[in-house]
Amino acid sequence: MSSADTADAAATGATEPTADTASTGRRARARRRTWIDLKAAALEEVREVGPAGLALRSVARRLGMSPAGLYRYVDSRDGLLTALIADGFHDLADHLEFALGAGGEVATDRERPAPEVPMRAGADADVAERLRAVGLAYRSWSVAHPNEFGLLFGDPIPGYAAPADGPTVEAMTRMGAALARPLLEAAAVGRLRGDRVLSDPSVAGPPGAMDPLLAPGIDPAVGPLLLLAWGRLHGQVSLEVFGHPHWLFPDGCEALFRADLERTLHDLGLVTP
Amino acid sequence: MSSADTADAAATGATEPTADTASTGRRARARRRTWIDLKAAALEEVREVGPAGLALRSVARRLGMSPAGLYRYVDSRDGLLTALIADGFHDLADHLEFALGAGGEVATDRERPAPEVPMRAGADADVAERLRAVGLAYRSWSVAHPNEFGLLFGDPIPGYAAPADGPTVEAMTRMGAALARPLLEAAAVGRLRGDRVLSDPSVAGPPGAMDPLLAPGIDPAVGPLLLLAWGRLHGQVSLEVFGHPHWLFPDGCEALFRADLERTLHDLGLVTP
DNA sequence: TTGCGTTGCGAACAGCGTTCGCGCAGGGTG
DNA sequence: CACCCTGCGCGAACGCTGTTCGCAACGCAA
Repeated sequence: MSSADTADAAATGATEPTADTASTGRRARARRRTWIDLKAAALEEVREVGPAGLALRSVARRLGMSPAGLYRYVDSRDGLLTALIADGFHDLADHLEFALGAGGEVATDRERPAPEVPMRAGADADVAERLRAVGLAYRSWSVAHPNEFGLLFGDPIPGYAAPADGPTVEAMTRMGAALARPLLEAAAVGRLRGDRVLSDPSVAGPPGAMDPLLAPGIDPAVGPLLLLAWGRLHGQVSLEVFGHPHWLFPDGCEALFRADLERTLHDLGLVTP
Repeated sequence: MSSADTADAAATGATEPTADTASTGRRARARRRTWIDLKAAALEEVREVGPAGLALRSVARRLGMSPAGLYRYVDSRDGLLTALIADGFHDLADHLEFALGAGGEVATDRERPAPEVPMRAGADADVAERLRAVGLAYRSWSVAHPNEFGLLFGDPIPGYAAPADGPTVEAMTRMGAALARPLLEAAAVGRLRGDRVLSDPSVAGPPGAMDPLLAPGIDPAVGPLLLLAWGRLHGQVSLEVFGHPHWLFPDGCEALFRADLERTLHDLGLVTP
């Protein structure tokens, strides 16, 4: 069954323990433990040398294992990167949800049951503050983890396309949902206005295109607005993290980011003047 | 002198012909020719497999050369990538300057003397159209050359920092200048307003920080505005090129980009209402 | 205890970037 | 014309990488 297991996990990029194996045995616990250690070591490596520099043999040395031994847990280097990408999106999603006020501590191990941040319908003025908070969290996580940011948003792995139902896009969807929540809340109470920024209504995407990602039955006009806001945040952060304006505009990155975020709040009708 | 030549060129990453060598000999012409062919082959490789997948041996096979032979022209793989980055920025700058109305055809070989687009002071209403044009050119070049976009703006080469006076930042400066020109023109005629987007004037960077990049004596307030506008363009393009919203918002990318660009024109005071 | 499935390892293969030393051929100088 | 010298290209080699294969040892259930 080992080969079939590996073939199944090829889509996810990591060989998880099979379901029929008792997940409670001492064996299974040890396997989970080394799988977590493996990802931790690989993440440390990525933090030090970047995604392109990750070497399986180096990870194996860190763990005191043989290079071949890693292949009991990983089906290829790209598979390991894929697992790290999924974890990275989950980590970013954790920070965004924490900033949204989910309360509690951010889970430090990656065995997460998706805390399901509740939707806040009331408190109109609060929605701007929530979008501010999630935007600033997006930036702070990114500048604090530049190599992971590059892993998530930099050059995609050549020739690799994430399976639509894989853990990568599931984790990215969770992050996108956290990013979108303030906008969805604002739209729910009718405070989101798209006419300022989308004068041409033809920009609206196909209705229901984003449904599976966020919530069913959302206003199809909120999708473009979300993408627009995300693009604005992401542009500033991307330029900053990859160091392009750093040699050109040393210390004003955060202030500039705040200013653009504030203007975006205005453009979306979430602040009064 | 060959070793000294290589050591000198280590900063630039490519072994250009020395100046004392007669640049007119048949030898020198052959060398320039193979150097151009080498970069063309490497660029083709980058277009196919991405920056991370570029292999010197594969480039050598393309040229019918030995892998070791390449080292007469290149001092390392990262050096070749650096040369390609510089060329990429020049190519992007060409497209931006062409969109700015420099007229004429875009030079196809990389032996360029920086055509020096003239500054247009008059024609107030024209400045919005020029910023529109350069923004759309930024996007069209990027989506047409996704792997080169990743080369220029994706994960930086691990452990590599471009020398401040190297050809890389010179080429990037040229691109930045083209991107900035409409804003500088608008500022010159007093049509650029920063109060809408920068309510807090403390965002202004250190005066003169961007002087060497653009033109001496520019208004220090235009720097943050330029970076803000660039960030907005770049965010949309980066998300689109790296495929993040593609599976989520299939065909509206260009329309959304235009809408955000239009709103940016409004935020900068370049369109009337 | 017996047997099976899982786990790790050593060895090996192909491919990579990079270095070294050699031979050859072109070009400037007597 | 003959000379030497410089630059060019190559073959071989080293150490590194990802990946595969077969074998030995171990946990666990029957």
